[in-house]
Amino acid sequence: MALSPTERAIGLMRQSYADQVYNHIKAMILSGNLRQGDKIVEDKIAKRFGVSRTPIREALTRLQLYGLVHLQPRSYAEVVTIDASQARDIADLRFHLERMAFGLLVERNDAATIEPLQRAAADARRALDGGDRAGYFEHDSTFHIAAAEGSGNGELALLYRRFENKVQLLRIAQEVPIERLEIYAQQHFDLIDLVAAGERAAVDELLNVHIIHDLGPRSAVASAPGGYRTVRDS
Amino acid sequence: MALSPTERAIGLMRQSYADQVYNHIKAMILSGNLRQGDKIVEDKIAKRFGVSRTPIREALTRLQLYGLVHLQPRSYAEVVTIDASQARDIADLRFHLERMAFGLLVERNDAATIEPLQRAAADARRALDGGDRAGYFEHDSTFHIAAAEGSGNGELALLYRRFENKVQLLRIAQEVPIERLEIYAQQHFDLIDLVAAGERAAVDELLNVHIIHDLGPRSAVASAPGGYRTVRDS
DNA sequence: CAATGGTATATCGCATACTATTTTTCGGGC
DNA sequence: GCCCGAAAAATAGTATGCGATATACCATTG
Repeated sequence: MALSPTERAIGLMRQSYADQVYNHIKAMILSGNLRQGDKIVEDKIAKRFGVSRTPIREALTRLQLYGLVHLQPRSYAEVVTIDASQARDIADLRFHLERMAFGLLVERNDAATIEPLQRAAADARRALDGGDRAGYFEHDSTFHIAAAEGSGNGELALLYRRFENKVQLLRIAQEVPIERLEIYAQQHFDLIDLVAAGERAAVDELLNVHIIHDLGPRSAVASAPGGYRTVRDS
Repeated sequence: MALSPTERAIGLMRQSYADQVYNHIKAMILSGNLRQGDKIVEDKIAKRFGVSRTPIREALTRLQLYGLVHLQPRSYAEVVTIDASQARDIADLRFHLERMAFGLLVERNDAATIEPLQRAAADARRALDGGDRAGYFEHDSTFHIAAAEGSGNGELALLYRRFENKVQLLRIAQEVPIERLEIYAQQHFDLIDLVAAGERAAVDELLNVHIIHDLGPRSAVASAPGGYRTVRDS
């Protein structure tokens, strides 16, 4: 964790300790290395990283505000636990945020904007083919964040990037079977096609399927029987 | 700021210093006491409140994550400044979040859930009649937060409560003329009526008018000429 | 054996002090 | 008068220590 003399000399300390610790703990949580409900003790982490508790506390504060850890006053912190009801709420909220993002993408109708989505979708597919589950989740996340960023609404992008942490935590915890991930990977490409084709209603419909899936839909859009429409169908 | 010996003895320290400082600075910003771009120096605030920098830093970290202050590494912090483009983005995002909230309210169709909105709308009208501009903004905020909370989606409520800080900052900064506030105050009641009547499309339309107003609409819903429909019209 | 209370331990909240970086100030050269 | 650089001041980042509180453990009692 500590910087080498060379790094110090050149001035490579871009990130504060607090930043580095934040990123590290977040990665531990989002990789499943730290599980829901796991105890987090400031002093232990401080010793592990070789820094004092001060930057640790700042990192934990941020993680709390991003909804990844629960800070109990005067007691220890825990990785948040998300129950089934919250999971539905998160999926529902996510659907509405993404519908906004993809709606703006359709309006923009700009190939360059969609390019990052293309790349993420391809990366996700590759990871899945290679049996790299964690890698798939990473690129899945990237895909949807790219949509929010491509929307052109900076506030939406900001909000979504934060919110997405919780989504990623859920992805890890839910242990979705690999066959379902295959479906999701394909849906990413279908989404891109529908956006490019300007099929706004179909995009909404597919997004709903993609996001709400089997959580017990609360906000299903009206959908035709027999699955969602793809560009090929139209 | 410091607790009295009695409070200490009885153990009444509910809020940490960081909490208290957070609330106080937030109130200063949202009341216009601290303006956009104003410099915030940890040491000055610490001395002003009679506490050390440690809880101040924690409060500022939270304010940053809520989008109210901008923390420049190794330099001082500032109250965020929101330009016209960001303002449009915020309004647009807000519209989509509120559309989700009000949509769920319509689905629930529960009088008890709407009651807090009634109260907030009435309070806002009263404040306006009394010439209490700040009070109006406060109740306006309460109205929309009540909608998010009444949606039944806890995650939406959480997200919206945080996001709303920025909205409130905008309300203060924009110096909307009083006649326009009169219109907004009335629209709150109209929204409630439309929700109670289950007029979902009309709710969307009015929400768009209410939120996007004259910022230059990016996400206008299709609307009939001659203003929005109210319950009375139908 | 369960419930209660008390003590010990774990852990956090905050204050203080020090260090590193950035910003400002100010004097000299052009 | 203006630009540049160096010294000075301002400011945030981090370490450490103490005190306060919550948690866990154990004994005592009904």
